[in-house]
Amino acid sequence: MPKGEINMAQIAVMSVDGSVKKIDRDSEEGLQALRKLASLLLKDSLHQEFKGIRLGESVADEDGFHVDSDKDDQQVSADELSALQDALLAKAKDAKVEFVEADLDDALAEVKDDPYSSELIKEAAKDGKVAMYQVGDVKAVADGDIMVYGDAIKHLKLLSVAGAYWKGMSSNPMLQRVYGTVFFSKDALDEDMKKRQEAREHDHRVIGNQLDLFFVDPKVGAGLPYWMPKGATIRRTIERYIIDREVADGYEHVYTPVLMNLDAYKTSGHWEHYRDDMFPPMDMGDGEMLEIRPMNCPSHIQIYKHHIRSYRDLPMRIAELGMMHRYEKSGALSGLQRVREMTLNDGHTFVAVDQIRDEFAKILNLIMDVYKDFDITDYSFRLSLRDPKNKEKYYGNDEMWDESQKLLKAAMDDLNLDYYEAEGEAAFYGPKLDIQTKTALGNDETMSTIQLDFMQPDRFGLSYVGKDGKEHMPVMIHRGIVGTMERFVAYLTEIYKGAFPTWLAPEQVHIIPVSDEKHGDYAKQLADKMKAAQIRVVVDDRNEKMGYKIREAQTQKVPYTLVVGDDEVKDNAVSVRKYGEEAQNSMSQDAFMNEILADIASYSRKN
RNA sequence: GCCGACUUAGCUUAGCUGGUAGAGCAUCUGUCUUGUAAACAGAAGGUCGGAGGUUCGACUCCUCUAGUCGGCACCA
Repeated sequence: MPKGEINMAQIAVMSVDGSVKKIDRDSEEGLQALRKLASLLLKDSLHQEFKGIRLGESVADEDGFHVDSDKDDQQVSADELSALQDALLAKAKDAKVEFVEADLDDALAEVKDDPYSSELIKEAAKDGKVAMYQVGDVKAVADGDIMVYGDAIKHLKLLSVAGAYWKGMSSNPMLQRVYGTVFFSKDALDEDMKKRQEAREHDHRVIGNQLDLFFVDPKVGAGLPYWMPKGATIRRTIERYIIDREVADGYEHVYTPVLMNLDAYKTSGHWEHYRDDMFPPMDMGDGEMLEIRPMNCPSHIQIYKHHIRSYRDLPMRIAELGMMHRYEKSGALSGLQRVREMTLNDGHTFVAVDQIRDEFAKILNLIMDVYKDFDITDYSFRLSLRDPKNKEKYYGNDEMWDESQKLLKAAMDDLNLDYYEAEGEAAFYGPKLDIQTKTALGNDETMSTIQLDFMQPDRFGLSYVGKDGKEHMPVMIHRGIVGTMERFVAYLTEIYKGAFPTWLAPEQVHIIPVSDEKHGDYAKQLADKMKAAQIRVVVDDRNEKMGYKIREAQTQKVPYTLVVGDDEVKDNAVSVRKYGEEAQNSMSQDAFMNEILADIASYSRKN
């Protein structure tokens, strides 16, 4: 039995005060302590393999662990990972963590050529002392529990190197980050590797290519996606759905120009606070400056302002599938997830202050209903607040922010929903509730959002006539339900792994005549009947073997494949094969029509 | 934007230390006329991301540039 394990089920773990306790190996804490030790062993290995290397943070998190480092001559390269991994595993066998309570001056003297370690030590020091874990030749600030013995580290893999800013600030130098993962058992490691592989198979960029949904061609512009017919069909289906939903919910859908006089964006505050993300204005040569819009709010404000509004008009809900352009940094672009041209399922509700809570709840209800229709279940609520240390990034005064943030929290508490707060994530004009989802590769992204805005109504001088006959200022609630069409389709592609539910599938039915000559007419008549019922159907009458066509229907993830031959023609029937199933089911045409129409009508719901 | 890796036919890709490119799928043309995951044969398709440079000679080495990917930063 390895000495690191008290018994098979427990490990010794040291805490930041140097005390040692036994905890369950198969607990979250156990895994965390394992990763923490792995990160320090990696530090020690880097220190050994690369003379004069400076060491940044070593972090254990839910994905594994990573260590930042910096070296003058050459960077740690991906080719060196396996050597580094061997060194680490060799060290692990006899590794034992020692607790050191060092004098600050002594600790600093030891790392005098390493500004990163020095800074970490200084930050952690208390009363001239600093608590550290020593692993091999490396001492690191004690932060979090750590497994004491290294002999349990056998199933470890260094995964990749990447750049990362020191302290996460882009104004700081960039260090090299080595990522790794480690588990107590080979099975767990294998499973983790499989999960990472599986995640890549869900990637919308891979599937988008396989299913011919969209493309981005650098020759015609990075971040400017082209929607192929199949992708366009998915998008159009969602657009029709969401417009109908919103109209039913009291929204008035509009169309507004993608170009607008730059002055409007000066008034809105975008020019001041959002310019870096905007395309440069077009100088028309006669004094007019046009801007391609990065957001739709100023456009909808024009709709509001076009008439005198009364309290009777409120809440006034303006919505649009608004195309916008943002100059995203080249390194941020990614398939349909981050693009430079996007169409937002945008909406702006103009309300009186006392209507905020009800409207907020109404919007959130709409979002939750829509999520059910799309079977979106994995999300979290993020209350995005102003960064109190960085107020110049935002428009407005403390009072407005305090009030709107308080209102938003109260609205969330009313609804009794779990949420977490994130400072610095607010829009420049106000706080927001973001609904966060994860991409296939595990990156966090905002899907839906509800934002409070006291600023733009003020800056644009919006008003309505109250019961008292006097002018009042409305509040704007910005909201996106399915977010941008680009990101939403990317997300759905990933969660469905390209196997779109029937209502969204670009091709819902493939009809395969056994012999085109003998059964082609029957197939085409059947297809016409389905088309008349708005079903998206393709008769595969190419000169190919049946098996070939079946295979293609499966690889293209078509929900229903119908084979029609002598038997079917005789009985006015179809042989039905569903995507992902091998079983075939023979039924009458009418029975099939009923089945597929019911399927389509149920959206993606799993009832 | 930053760090690193990568970029060969529509797609997926082979091409060791320099001697001007091969394959599978898709496409087209024939033959075959098909009962639940790939019929057979032939043809066509590449200025090896772009621009410079080194060299007798560059897909291969160097520089610059664009894009993609993994991260970071930023964000719907």
